[in-house]
Amino acid sequence: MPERRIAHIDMDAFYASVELLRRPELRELPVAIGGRGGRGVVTTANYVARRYGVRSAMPARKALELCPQCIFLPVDFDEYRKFSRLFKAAIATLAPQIEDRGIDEVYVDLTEVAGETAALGRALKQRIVEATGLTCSIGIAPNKLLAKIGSDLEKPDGLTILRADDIEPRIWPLPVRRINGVGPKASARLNGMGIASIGDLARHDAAALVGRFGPNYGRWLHEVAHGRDERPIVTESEPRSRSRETTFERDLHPLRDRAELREIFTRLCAQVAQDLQRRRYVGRTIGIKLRFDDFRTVTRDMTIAQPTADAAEIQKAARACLKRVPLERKLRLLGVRVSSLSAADALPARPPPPAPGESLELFPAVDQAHAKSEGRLQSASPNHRGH
DNA sequence: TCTGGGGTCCTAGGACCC
DNA sequence: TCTGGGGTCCTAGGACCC
Repeated sequence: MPERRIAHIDMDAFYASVELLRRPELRELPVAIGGRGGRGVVTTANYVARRYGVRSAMPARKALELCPQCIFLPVDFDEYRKFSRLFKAAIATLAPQIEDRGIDEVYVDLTEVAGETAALGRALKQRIVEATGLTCSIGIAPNKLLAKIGSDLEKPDGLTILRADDIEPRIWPLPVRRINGVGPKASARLNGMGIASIGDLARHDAAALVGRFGPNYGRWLHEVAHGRDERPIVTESEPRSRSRETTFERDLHPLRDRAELREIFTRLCAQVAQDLQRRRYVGRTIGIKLRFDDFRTVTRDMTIAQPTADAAEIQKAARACLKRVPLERKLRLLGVRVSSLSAADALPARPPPPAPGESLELFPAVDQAHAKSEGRLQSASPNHRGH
């Protein structure tokens, strides 16, 4: 099997860069995209703002402390989605095997694409800038793990090619946090064990990692530290859930602000329903999410007999979930989620009405001994839960 | 005056079944 | 009274990612 050639393409400061296309006069100024108000956070900052320490996910108020002259622009997802389609289409003109990783990044399999690697990387950047006016950073490597790390090494407008013998000199010195899948928690635990760099991780005993992090995560940590990753490019996937949630302008009291909460709740249910209908999905598991004023988050869900995309049915189930949560604090967030999705078209047809004389019993009485001996062989036994 | 919104995957316990 | 073993489904929470 030939060694693979995988690219990770990451658009530079995507939301901010799209905004600056229509506001070029702001190009040299610090710009942040996101809500400026009370509970707003920065979704993206341009590189000028980053020099002041402004970062994604930072509360807007903190960003303004660091950079009082920072210009805040509201998010415009429709516009970003438009440019997302454009840059992905530009990539598809060169390489058809594309894995979508969200609005601003993709993996691309270049293994079967003709051309020298660096030239291909430059061609991808060229097509993208022609189609959108935007720059990106690209990593090309034998697998997704290394391609992703690579795309981050020379931002913005970078092109980094990594081969197997680059792992020791270029990957091992990096902090473990740079591994996609090692977040703040795992990173802190590793640091506490004296493991700061990816090289430290690679030199650590694999069995000890399994002992600390469990068999799956422990083994995976050991593998990725050595640059090993066999995950394929996944070009098609089905959604698992759809949801809507909102953080209130101010914390709401479950009783005193009942009317307002009910209105928001109804709206969230309607929005999820509309979203499912537009995409032609139905779901069997309905859930809610609450966040209290102390930031504690709880979820409840329930599985219903028949999948649905109907706002009233979703709301009915969601209300039942809501009743299972003791509301003894103010709320800052409410969310509604539908999961266990299936295609609406694939809905099993309503069972036909019984022919005259046919039993109406769901499970007609049968000879007990017979039923028992048959039972083991039947793969589709009725599921009584969730009724 | 802290901390958005929309996702995925994993784990773990209990119910239930054979 | 001394209590297996394997499987699936459901539920809740958490880590992580963009």
